[in-house]
Amino acid sequence: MEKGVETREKILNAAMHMVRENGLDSLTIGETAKQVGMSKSGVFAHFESRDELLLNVIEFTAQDFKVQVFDRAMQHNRGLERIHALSRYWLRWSNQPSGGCPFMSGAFEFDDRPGVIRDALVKHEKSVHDIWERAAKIAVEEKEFKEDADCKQFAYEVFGNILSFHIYKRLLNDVKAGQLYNVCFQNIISRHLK
Amino acid sequence: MEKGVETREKILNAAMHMVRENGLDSLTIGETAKQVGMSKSGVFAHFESRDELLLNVIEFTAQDFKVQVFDRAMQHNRGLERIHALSRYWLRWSNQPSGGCPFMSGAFEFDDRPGVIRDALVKHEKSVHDIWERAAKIAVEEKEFKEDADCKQFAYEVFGNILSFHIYKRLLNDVKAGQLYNVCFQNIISRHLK
DNA sequence: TATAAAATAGCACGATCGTGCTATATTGAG
DNA sequence: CTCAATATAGCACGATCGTGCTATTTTATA
Repeated sequence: MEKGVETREKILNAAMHMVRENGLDSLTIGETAKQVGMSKSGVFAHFESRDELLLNVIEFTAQDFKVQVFDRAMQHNRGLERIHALSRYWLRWSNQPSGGCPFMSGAFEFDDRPGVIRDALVKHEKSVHDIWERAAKIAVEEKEFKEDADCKQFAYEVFGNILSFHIYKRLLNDVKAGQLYNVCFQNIISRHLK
Repeated sequence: MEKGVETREKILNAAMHMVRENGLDSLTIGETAKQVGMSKSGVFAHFESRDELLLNVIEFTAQDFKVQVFDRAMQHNRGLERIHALSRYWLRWSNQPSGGCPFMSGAFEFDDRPGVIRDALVKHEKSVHDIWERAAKIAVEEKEFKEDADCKQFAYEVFGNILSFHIYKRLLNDVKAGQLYNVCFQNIISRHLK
């Protein structure tokens, strides 16, 4: 019962990388097996269906996001400093050379397709929104943001900034993508400052 | 040679609707054939490959965008009025109940996958960016925007706003999505006003 | 209306998909 | 070391994929 969890981890890790490159939809049991060097049924035995595999990959990726982005940001001081940390870590995580953010592509792929995959994506996108909304609320408490700052609006706009950055950076290869992101980010923050 | 273009149109129209619902990647010759009630090879004969079909669907959709969004906005007065028209028409087009915007999902699906499909998407995303940048420049000429307004930054931020709106509206079903969009849009514009 | 041209269908191919079932190989507990 | 439990492989299944090739049907022209 130890070897099991180890290869399971190996499978999920490989699947995560594949999903980051080609999107959730393109994940295949056969191709995953090939990547980790096992048989199709060997991989299948760990997950009772393709959907279950996909769900586990999503969970696995979300955990990676938590460790790489959220947990690290939490080690920074409350308020503005943490907000900037979140921005840095998030940008780095969702823009790794090995592949983009599967939640972004997934969100657009599955927005019209009801089912367990969509539900899982909704859950995680909501949690990302909440992270930013809470970070803003803390900035209000710390009296760095205005008392009447609209924290939901803040989260919404930060989210849009990340999405736009992704398009300009990864699709359009715009060399100014980083600059566009920073200016936008600063604009959003400025509007909420005390 | 007349029947040909007619069914060709019928095929592309059906394919566009399918692509809007399930994303570019999920488009299949067989399923397309089923939708229009012909044989697989009947559909195939019109396009020499699946990629060619996909390319034509993209072009067809882009043309629809041009008619429904760009051309209509161009009938409005130069400057701010046209910018607001663009926003309205674009929002409506990319948020039809029948399905979302294939360029958005496609952009995230194909950002890491070199090839003709990606190239086509880059071309159209660039043209969308240009539409907004030019609209902003016109607003500068009309002396509604500041002389030193950063029109590229304007386009970048408007783009992010649309993307974020899509997630909040279509995926999260957030009832405040429209309001979040409007506030953000107004914020962006305000910063560029004279 | 006859006939060449164009459009569509039918069928076959190898590949891959998800998913069962059965057998073998590997592991960990006594 | 033994042996039950677990993990993995092998194989088969129907379905669907993209793509050829060959008929047949439909269209437009002379």
